[in-house]
Order: sequence, then structure tokens, then C-alpha cells
Amino acid sequence: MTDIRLDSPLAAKLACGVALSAEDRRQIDLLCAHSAVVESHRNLISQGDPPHHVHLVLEGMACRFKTTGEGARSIFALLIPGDFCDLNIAILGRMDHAIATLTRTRIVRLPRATIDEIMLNHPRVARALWWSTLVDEATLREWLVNMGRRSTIMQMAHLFCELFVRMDTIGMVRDGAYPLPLSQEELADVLGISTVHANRTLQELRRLQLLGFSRQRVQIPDFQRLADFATFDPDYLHLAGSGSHRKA
Amino acid sequence: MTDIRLDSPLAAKLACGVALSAEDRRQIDLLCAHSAVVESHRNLISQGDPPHHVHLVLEGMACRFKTTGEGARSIFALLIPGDFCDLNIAILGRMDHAIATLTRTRIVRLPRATIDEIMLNHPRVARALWWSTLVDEATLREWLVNMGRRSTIMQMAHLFCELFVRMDTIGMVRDGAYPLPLSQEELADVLGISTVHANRTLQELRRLQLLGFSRQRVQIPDFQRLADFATFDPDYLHLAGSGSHRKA
DNA sequence: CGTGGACTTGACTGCTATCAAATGATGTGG
DNA sequence: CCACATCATTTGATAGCAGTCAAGTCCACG
Repeated sequence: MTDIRLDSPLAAKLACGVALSAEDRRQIDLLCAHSAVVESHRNLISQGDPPHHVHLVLEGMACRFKTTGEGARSIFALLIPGDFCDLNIAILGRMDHAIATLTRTRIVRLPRATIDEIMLNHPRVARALWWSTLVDEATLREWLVNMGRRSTIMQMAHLFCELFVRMDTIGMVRDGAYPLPLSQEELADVLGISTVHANRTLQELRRLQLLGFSRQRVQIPDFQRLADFATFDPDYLHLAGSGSHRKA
Repeated sequence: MTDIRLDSPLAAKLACGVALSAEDRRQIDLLCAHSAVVESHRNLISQGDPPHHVHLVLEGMACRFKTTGEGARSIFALLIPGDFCDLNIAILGRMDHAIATLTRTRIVRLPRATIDEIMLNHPRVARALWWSTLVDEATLREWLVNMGRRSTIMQMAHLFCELFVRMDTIGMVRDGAYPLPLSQEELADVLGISTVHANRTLQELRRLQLLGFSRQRVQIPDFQRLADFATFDPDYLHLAGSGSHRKA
């Protein structure tokens, strides 16, 4: 009824996965009303944390990670605007990993009661939230395939493809480029390789003119060529097929 | 009210994660009433399959996998009795990976309506099912850490630890041993390594007397020693702390 | 007893980690 | 504005882990 714009990245993302009415979107946008800013490289949530508020990223970037006994860090998810940090934590009881900001980040802290209310009274929105959880899981599976059975350079190319599509979903791709505020060390922790090897693999991708990555931005001159190189198939992101990247 | 035994592996598993009443367990056991047998090494579900029945493993073992364009296979989940194959497939709309049996397997095919009915009318059981989905996701995260930041031998040891705990949960550990019907080639596809390297790593674990693995059974003489070696922490499985492995 | 599959072993290659140092970028105080 | 400290990126050299190829052994089965 009111002016409908997909202001919130959450509504934009969910709309790519499930059918939503204007009223549904309004409900979703309402969730994003009150936000706060967290500085770069702070722990948002620690391992072992009990269910409390539910965190949602609105601006900036964060990551899920664990640190092994030997002090090595593993990053297994990059959280961009519209991504939840701990949507279903109440069911599990405690966090089994930590979440840290990679940049200055704007986040929403939702009382758990708000989520409960949605699950109870807004079935289509509830379904959309479960959809996002299941897509997160599908993404983990793809990362596992990536790490286990693709060459390092394809793995890295695949990651840049995925982020391109996800960023496109929330309208953050401009002229074939999107922000990626990762140091090469963090990138290495995503891919499970050493920093030196990450650097050299990146150089190789640049040499092949498949992409550019400097000053925290990824520039992709020809998405289809990069996707072919990486054998990237966006199927696992379960988009309804409305992304503008199709023609890119 | 009636004779309460945890007959179904599903009830046994769920009871380890969430509190269930006798009535809840009865509901769960009812799900397992009608089953069918599938031969070894058959595709249970193919990539791209639309939502139809929901599949649940009762006996035997199956795996989730994908095959890359180059023909390499990646196995990213081992399904044991009590595990669902595609519980929430209706929300995603289609399978983004395939599932195959590793042995002759007894499975239940549930109409989607049955699941819907539970989600609607049995909130505690519904919560238990969501719990199992979220634990599957947590397991994927741990596998990603495993693959990215642990040495091959620790990674393999970690896998055997996880399976020990999961098998214990459904009462399939006997005298420190459990069934694992994987060829070394399949084991390699789980770990993301070559068959030859899987063989040599296995030999090293045997040499260290951390475990035995022959005739489809894993024998673990001292679980705590293996867990220490692998830096295995069962936290991510989100068990309520009732497994008999604590003292092992 | 022959056959096929899984497992094992050896030889070799090459990818990737590690260590160390140089270069470049950024920000601060003098 | 420059000197300096700090951090990220880049480069080179070396070692070793892990993939590949190929052959041999073991075992279950007909």
C-alpha cells in the first residue's frame, strides 16, 4: 500500500529466493529498522555464546570462523548485507563457531521474541528465513567441493563468482565490480591455503585477465568467461532466476 | 504410556539433542513404520530432483556427493541410520546434489504431507527435526575446517572420531568398534585426497595404533587418545551430553 | 584356478608450505 | 613535508607433502 522499495538488503535477497507479497516485504523491512555500527575486526559473536539476540548484517562484511588448536584460522562463510549471523541459534543452544567483522559493519540486533513472532504469524516470511538458512548450508557444501576437488586457481575463481552473484542479488555490483574488503591473509584463510600461495594465485588470475582485485574491490571484465574458467554453476544458490548477472 | 523403547535410530538421535516426551518419541517412531530396501551403490536422489517424498535412512549407509565437471567426485556427508536425505527439500525446490547408497540400505519414504503435519501439530518434534538440520550444517562447517586447516592424518582421525560419536548416539558402537562400509577410494573422496594418499595415511594411523580399519569396521582401542591426536571436540554435534563415549 | 576389484607399494613429479627478505602503502609525529 | 613505524603485498629459495602413473599383491567369487 505504501511506497514499496526494496530498501533492505534482506528483503532484496529473500525476494530472489521465494515469492513475497508487498506486506511480507514490509514485515521484513521492519526488522531492519534499528541498527548499530560495529568497528572493523571485532568479535560479533564468540564460540559458546548462548542464544540471546539474533544478529543481521546490514552494511559491511563479517565472517564465520574457527581457530584450531594449532592457531590456524579457518573462515567458512563471508557474511554480506542481508545475511544472518545466528538466526537459529536458539534451537542449537550455543554457538559452535565465532563471527567477526571484516570492516566497520552496520548490524541489527533482533530480540529472539521477534523471530518467534514471525515464525508463528507470518508463514511466508518464516519460510523465506528458512530458505536463507538452507542456502547457507548449500553454500557450505559447494565450498567443500571447491576445497576438496578443484585446483586452487579454480577454487579462487569460483569464490569470486559466487560473491559476484550474491552481491548482485543485493544490488552491490556496479560496472562489473563489487567490494571485497579482505586482506590476502583472510582470503587465504577462506580458501585453506597459505598467504603466499593466495598472492601467487591472485596474480595468475590477473595475468589471465579474468579479474582485478585491488583497493578492496573485485573487477570482473567478463563474468561468463570467469564462470566458465571456474566451472561455476549458480544452481546451489537457489535463486529464482531474476539476477541481472544472467546477461553479464 | 505404552512400552517405551528407542527402537528407531531417529528417535535415539533426536533424543540426544533435544528433550522429548514419550509421546514425541512415539510420533517419531511412527514415521519409521514403513520402509523399503535399496541395493548398494544406487542413486537414491539425483541432482535437480524436485520435492517429492522425504527420505530417511534406517539401516546401512549413504552419502551426499557432487561430481565436478572434470569427473572428480566430492563426498560431503555420510548418512547413517536416523539421518534424513532431503528433509527440507520442499523449501529449496530442487536438490543441488545427489545422494547414493554405499551399502544395501533400508530407507523410509515419507509423503511431504506427513512432514507438514508434524511441523504444524507437533512443535517439539518439529523443533527436533530442525535441530537435526542445523547439526548437519554445523558438521559441514567442521568438515570445512578439517579440510582447510588440518593435516591429512589429523583430518582422517577427526572423521573417525566424529563417526564414532555419531554411531554411539544410535547404539552402533560395540567394543570400541563400529561399521564403516567405505572403500579407500570413497574415503579419499570424503577427505578430498587421492586414493593412494588415503591408503598411506590409513597405514600411518594403524602404525600409531590409533585405530584399525578392515573388513568395513573401524576399531578404536582408546578413543580419548585418538580424539587428542585429532584435536576432536564434539561440541559441534550439539549433543546434550548423554553419550557413553565420555568415559571411553 | 582364473578373474576382477580393492588394496598396497615404488618411483617420480610438481604443487604448495615455509622461511626470509624486499617492496609498497598508509598513517603519525616532528 | 619528511622520517619513521607498521602493515599488506610481493618475490625468491628451499623443502616436503601429496598427486600421478604403474606394477604388484591380496582376496572374494565363480
